[in-house]
Amino acid sequence: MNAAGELILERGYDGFALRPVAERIGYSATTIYLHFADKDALIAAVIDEGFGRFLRALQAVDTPDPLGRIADLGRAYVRFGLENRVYYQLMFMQRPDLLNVGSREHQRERTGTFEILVDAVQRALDAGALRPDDPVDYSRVLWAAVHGIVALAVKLPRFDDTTVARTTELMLDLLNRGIER
Amino acid sequence: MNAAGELILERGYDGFALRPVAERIGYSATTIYLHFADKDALIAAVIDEGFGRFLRALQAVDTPDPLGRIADLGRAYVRFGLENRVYYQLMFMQRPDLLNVGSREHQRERTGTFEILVDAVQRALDAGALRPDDPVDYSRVLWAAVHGIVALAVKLPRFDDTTVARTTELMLDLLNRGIER
DNA sequence: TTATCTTAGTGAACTATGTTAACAAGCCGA
DNA sequence: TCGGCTTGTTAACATAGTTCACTAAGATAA
Repeated sequence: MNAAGELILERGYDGFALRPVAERIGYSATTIYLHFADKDALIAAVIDEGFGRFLRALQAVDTPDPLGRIADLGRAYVRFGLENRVYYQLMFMQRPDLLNVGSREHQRERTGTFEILVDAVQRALDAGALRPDDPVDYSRVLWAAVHGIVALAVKLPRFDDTTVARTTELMLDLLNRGIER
Repeated sequence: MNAAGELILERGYDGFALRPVAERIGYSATTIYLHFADKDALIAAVIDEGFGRFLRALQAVDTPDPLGRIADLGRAYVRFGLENRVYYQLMFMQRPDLLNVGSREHQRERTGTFEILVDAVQRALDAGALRPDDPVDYSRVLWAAVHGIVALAVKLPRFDDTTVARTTELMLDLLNRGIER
């Protein structure tokens, strides 16, 4: 799985092949099939690892102020995407079709990340910081917003780090300003 | 190019191969290499066609009200992405690395789409509808916002049409409300 | 008219890929 | 000790992208 992640990073998802993985770990290509059903299963395992890290990255956000917490979750989301491009692309851009397989544990890890966001929005609602609205709707908007930034940054070189930072801050500022009561 | 677009739609980008393209148009596979340098060149040609359609879709927006025009551009963007999933994914998600090649004409078609958005924001600024800010920064935020929606909708089946519509409306409402002076 | 060049096309072949089949060696409980 | 499970292997197959050598038909120039 480590070698797979490395090789996807080095050669891109399209250029990723099993034989180089085997070569790097010093085994023959067919040995991979003793541990994973097929290429997709190996990628799915890498994705699961990514969701574990993603969940921990979001759980690390502990801003008390309700509105500030939403913004900090957005910042943590963008940071994770930029610092874990391989994981992020596999999880949300390249192979989200592999999201429906996996153990219950992994399923929960995945839904858990979105719930963190919805909870934060609900908390802000309860605190009277937001105009009343469906927290899930607003969470989807936030998700799409930060995903858009990461997705563009990961694919388009002209979205460099400072551009991403400026876009993120302006985006979160406008959204929070737009929903503030 | 038509057959290529069809086959990418039918079998997905990963399952897209040249021999079926040749078979569909009644030629041998090698004939494709008489007209395109390689597989990427064929895909690049499809992408150029997509940008032409994309530009025309945005040019068709003629809302006079400055703030309304920005929102309608966002709606047109999302609509184009959903109605042209193959083009959209190739252009912005799968192979944006093929964006730097092509004729001057095609280059201009691509930059032109973003300029339409920047112009609309500048117009709203001039009309005094926005808080003063860099129009390019705000345009990037808008772009990332609608791209995020389309990117999630195209990849995740749970983002159905009504969810997309609600998310789009809430997103545009919050962003415009956030920047309104 | 004839010789040559260009254009449009073909099938065979090479390499790389995902994947399966058949087989071998070591470990481990009965 | 023996049979089965685990962990490997090599050989092989089908499908990819791509290159090569070749053919046939027009266009063109002498």
